[in-house]
Amino acid sequence: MPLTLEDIAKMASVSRSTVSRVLNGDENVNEETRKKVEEVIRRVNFQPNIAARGLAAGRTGIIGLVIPAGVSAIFTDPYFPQLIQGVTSVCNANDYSVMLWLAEPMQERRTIRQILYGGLLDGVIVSSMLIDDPIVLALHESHKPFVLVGRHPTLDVNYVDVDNIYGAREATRHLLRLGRQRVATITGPLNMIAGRDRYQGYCEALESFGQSLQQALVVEGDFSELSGYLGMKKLLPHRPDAVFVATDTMAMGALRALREANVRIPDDIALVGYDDMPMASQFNPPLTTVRQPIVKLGASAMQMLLDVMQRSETHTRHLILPTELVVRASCGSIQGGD
Amino acid sequence: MPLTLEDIAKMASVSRSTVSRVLNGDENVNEETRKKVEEVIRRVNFQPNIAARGLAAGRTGIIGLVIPAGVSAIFTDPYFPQLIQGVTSVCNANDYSVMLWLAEPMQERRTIRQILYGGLLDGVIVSSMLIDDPIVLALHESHKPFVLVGRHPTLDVNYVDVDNIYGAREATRHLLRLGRQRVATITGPLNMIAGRDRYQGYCEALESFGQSLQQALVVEGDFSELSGYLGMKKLLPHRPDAVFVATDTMAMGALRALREANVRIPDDIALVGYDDMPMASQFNPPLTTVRQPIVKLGASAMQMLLDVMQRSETHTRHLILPTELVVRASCGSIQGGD
DNA sequence: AATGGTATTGAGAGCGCTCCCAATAAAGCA
DNA sequence: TGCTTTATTGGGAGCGCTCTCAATACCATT
Repeated sequence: MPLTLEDIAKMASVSRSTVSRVLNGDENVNEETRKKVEEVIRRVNFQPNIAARGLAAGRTGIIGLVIPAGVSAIFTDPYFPQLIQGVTSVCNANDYSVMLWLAEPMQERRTIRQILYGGLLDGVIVSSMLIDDPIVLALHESHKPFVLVGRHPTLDVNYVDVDNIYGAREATRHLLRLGRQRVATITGPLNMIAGRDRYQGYCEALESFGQSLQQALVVEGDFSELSGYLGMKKLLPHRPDAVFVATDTMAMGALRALREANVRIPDDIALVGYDDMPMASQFNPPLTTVRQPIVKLGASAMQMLLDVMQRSETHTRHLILPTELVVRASCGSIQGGD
Repeated sequence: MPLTLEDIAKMASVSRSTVSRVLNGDENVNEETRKKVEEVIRRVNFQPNIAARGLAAGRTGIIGLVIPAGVSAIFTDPYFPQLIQGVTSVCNANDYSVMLWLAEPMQERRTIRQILYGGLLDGVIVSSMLIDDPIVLALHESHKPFVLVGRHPTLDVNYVDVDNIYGAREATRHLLRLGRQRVATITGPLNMIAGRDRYQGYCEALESFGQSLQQALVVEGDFSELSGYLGMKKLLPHRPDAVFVATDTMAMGALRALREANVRIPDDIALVGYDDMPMASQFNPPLTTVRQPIVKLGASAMQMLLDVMQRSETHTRHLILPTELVVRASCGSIQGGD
């Protein structure tokens, strides 16, 4: 049977209230008393009951991390693991715990209800990719503190994101700078904000070089290796001399298609990916790609959430983290190395 | 302000107790009353406070899923995402929620305390790879219901696992059956049970063919691509004609090393991996590998935990799921396909 | 009509904690 | 010395729920 505050109080010969104060870092405790109580707590390895605290105080020290489960391709690359890691690290440092919610679309209504009204979560981080995600809408209408991972184009919500537009633009501009004339792209799903943003970056790059957008050189993928493979097959007849692929995973598929077609990389077609997943440096040839600070993204989201939960200001917070072009051999650049 | 039981009771003109009964599926409620209450609950979208329930009933409907964060290489392959998915699906179907704990070794003591005494978790699933994991030991000594993912060689605990020994043995035997004479292996870390088991399977296969174990043909890896690459480089001078690699990710690295050395696969060296990760079928050549039912493993773990939490029997439960050899081109077998 | 049983409901206590307020002790001031 | 102020502590109420037990109503039985 776990110990209670009352037990600790008895052991330390003080009152329940005093123990509670020590536990919560209240200033109004005599230094000597505090020492005594802390000693007991440590000795018996006491852990206050979270449910009771939640009931009494209205806060639990738990935040929810909502991840859309539907997109199973999502698990091919290490995006979510890294995100989780980032969130968790900040949580640990601040005595918060993470509760992971894989939001099955089917049970979404129940999920939303539990998150909002279950009284268990002090705040929520949602990694939503869809533009009209009902969870995001519900949270936005509620008073629950929350932060979105991935910016939202229309809703006025707190968010953190990586600079997808910039990253994609610079990646594409790099290809153009190297003299490529027919730069194609395999995009992500265009109903996802990240997919759109990267596509927009691609368009902006073309525009900045005075080139016009050619629909034949644009293929929509779904982030999966297979869609990269198929996308490249579709592109080949249109003779691109470079391709900006919106995901390393898709770039992997594209590489496979190129290998099958005996196309030389980067001589015939230059390739740039996106994500800098660990394996990208070991592709053949090593993949030029855009590095995103995903762990930091998660950490920033949690940091922002802490801030939102602490203060009661109502202004929304936005944070865009920079991305970085990692030049390797696949783009045909002179500069190489990792 | 969220509604409470009392509010619902008032709206439905019944008592708090009756609402509670309806909420918990108690039989002793008049059908008409139940309908009336359920109607109100649905209408106002009521969600009982989990913390309060936890306090009053001693159960929260939340289970913990503990994953060692230390091993970051872990996130290279989709093992954990799949495991999480399996656990989550069964949870959802049974009105349980998953709380994910990435156990940072540094804060392990705090983690353990919270898990055991926080009063928040009805049960715990631990995916531990290490043999002397302190979390496992602590849980084993506690009374908290828990299930281990990955068998434990010495402790008498509930566990589910895949049949690593069998899988590795059959994979190796397949190579031997094809006439390979010098079958090497790149093992996983030998302080992990899965690593050991697969190595043991390899040994058993050799023995069953009357071949003796040659230390020169055994290299220990750490599950990472790089260690596969390096491992294969180390093996090459000893002229193996086949290699059983304990992980697809490592097999990927091994392939890279073989490609660099201009070794033909499977002609010169046959290769078998382990895991059947999604990309394995798209390696060049497609990788023969061992398929593990990871999603099912997670689901089984949760199912077992439900069982443990429900009944109070004290006998430990064990479940070993079968693995399956997926023959593709890399092992040089005649039969191919997927 | 009186009794017992059964189905259904309501009231009260209490889970372990936080927070408010009152009580006490110690100290400062006129 | 008496009184106010300040630091520290203890006690009580109550968070929203579950669970036990008693109360009620209704029926069948003798």
